[in-house]
Amino acid sequence: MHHLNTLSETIINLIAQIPVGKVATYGQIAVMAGNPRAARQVSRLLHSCSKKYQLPWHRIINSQGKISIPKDLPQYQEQLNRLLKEGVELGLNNRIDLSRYQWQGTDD
DNA sequence: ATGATGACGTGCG
DNA sequence: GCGCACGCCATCA
Repeated sequence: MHHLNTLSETIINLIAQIPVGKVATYGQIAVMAGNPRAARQVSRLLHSCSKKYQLPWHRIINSQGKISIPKDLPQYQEQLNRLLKEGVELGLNNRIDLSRYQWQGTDD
């Protein structure tokens, strides 16, 4: 841990709160953290802090409802498998139905 | 200091 | 619906 600014801490805390079987988008977390322009920081934090804080990184997808990792990378399958195991399914075009699976934040 | 990079987002054609 | 340009910004070379 060491010196995480409040934005990073907030982002990490939010990600950690996403319930099993729900997903959130990068931009959504950024907005909830109070900085709509921090979507890329959410991505960076997933890279750098997922292991350390045991974050449910697989529950973060892009605003299109898709897994952001290129399909030809093994990590794509890993994220997909983790989501499937939680009951999150892909619809047409490998898209996740946000109206059904998106974390609303009010309950957790 | 400068330029490139990226598990992003939005707008437009 | 898809691709592309552009905006954004911490991190890196």
